[in-house]
Amino acid sequence: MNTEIFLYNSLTRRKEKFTPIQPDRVGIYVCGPTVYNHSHIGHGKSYVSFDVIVRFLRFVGYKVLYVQNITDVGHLTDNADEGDDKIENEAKKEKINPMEVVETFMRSYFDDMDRLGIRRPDISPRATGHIMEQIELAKRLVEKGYAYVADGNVYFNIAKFPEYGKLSGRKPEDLMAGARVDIRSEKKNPGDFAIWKKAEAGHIMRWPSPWGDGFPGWHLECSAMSMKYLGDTFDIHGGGIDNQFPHHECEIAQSEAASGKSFVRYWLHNNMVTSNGLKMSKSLGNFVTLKDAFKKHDPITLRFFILQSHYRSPLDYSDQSVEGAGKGLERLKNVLRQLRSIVDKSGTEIDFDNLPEEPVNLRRYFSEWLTAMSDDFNSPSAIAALFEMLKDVNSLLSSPNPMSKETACTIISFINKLAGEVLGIIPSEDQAGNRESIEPDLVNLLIQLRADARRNKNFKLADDIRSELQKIGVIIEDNKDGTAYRIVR
RNA sequence: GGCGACGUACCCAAGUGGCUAAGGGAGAGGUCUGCAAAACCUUUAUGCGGCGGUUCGAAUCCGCCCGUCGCCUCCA
Repeated sequence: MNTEIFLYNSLTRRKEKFTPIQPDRVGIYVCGPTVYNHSHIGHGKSYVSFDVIVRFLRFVGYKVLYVQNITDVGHLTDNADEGDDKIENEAKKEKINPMEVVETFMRSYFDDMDRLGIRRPDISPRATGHIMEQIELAKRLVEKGYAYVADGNVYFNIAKFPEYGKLSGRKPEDLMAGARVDIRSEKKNPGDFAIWKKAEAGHIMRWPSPWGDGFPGWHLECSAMSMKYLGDTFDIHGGGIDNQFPHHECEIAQSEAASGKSFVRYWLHNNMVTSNGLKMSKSLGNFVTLKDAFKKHDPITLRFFILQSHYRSPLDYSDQSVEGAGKGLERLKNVLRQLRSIVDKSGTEIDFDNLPEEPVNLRRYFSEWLTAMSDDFNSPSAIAALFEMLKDVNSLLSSPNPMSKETACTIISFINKLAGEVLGIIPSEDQAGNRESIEPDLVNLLIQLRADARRNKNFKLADDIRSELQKIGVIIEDNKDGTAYRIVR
């Protein structure tokens, strides 16, 4: 597909035309979770956003390699390279091995992401699986004079890297002027950050290194693993805006100092999920886990809710807002269901370069959708284009002229592709049907009985059947072609 | 204190110089219906936090003010 994509690059603070290093390939790295706890809605927003970005890049024809790490060591509880390792901390609390903590919450993470309809990254490298690469990187930085050893710790010397601060727009002097108090006197500059940490006695997660037993600093893994799988310079690096500083700034410093090359061409940062206007975060304790949210809301509805705002805008989470989104999404599902009742087969190929303008102007709506998505992945605007199309389709469906099977089929494919395959906001075909179940037959039997009752003007019985079915989540609707049902829950 | 972002209808939310300010939810009226539901039609911001300025023209650019948030310390 011939389309130009523009994206907002945090590094230049402007929208830029996207030009990958290789014409048809895109390498993208997104900072993954630290797996010491269940994921919350903020994680959901971040990974849904990047999932859609990757899906869209693939849709327009790029071969994408998507790498997203799992942090399972080195992430400390406190500021300025102090405090305990978060994983180890949790392990001690539960009296289990740190790797059990990792395994538990990594599975939990993938399970939540699967439910949100997020396609798994192509590579999910773990920090503990790349200790060698991290030590090699640290060694190179020491050899080149960018890092120094102090009491078994290795620190990056930010004074040796004049570009430190270029991503976040900060100067080391400003940082020092802040309230931050540095207690590590062994650092040459207060802003120096740990690449490798010495393991004190009693520290469980430890690996031998040229500087003694220790473990990698948090920032190091992303540099080591992204460059290993995507090369010294790659196209896109994504993550939460809260990681822009210091995490991503440190990644740039380490990577560029080591390789002597430019690290990342486009930096993408998603904004935060707030709750009552305040950032949802583990440390504030005001977060809603995805597992809890799923008890109230359908995961795909949550995904739709997330995509109804732009990835760079903050999103305030409330049950009321998600429910509103859910009703909107129902409209999309209703249309699909009606179309499917016209034809039972679907999934025909559709030529996006040659779309019909009649009876529904798919050419125009696709153009609007594509323009929105190409403009810094503007999913809310793209969704608006789809809803405008729905209005036309519904108009046609409620008009006396029936829609041809061919038209219905084309529209189904259109929706499946744009709303399903790219945005991921409608359940896939196999989830929607093909279920080995007697449930449809049973419901249809009840609908038949109710039809008989209605014919005999026994509306009491007919209404009872309808309301009892509703109680167990089956909604009955009488249309002019008969009675349809849908399942809500 | 430093850096950055945002403030659009009852709610959510696009739009960043120029036709009538997208879309969703909610509300109101109507059509259809045994009644519902769904759907359709009509409708709800001479207005985009406030005040100035630039311009033929601004929600959109500039300045000031008010308010909210993020980062500067772990967080997607």
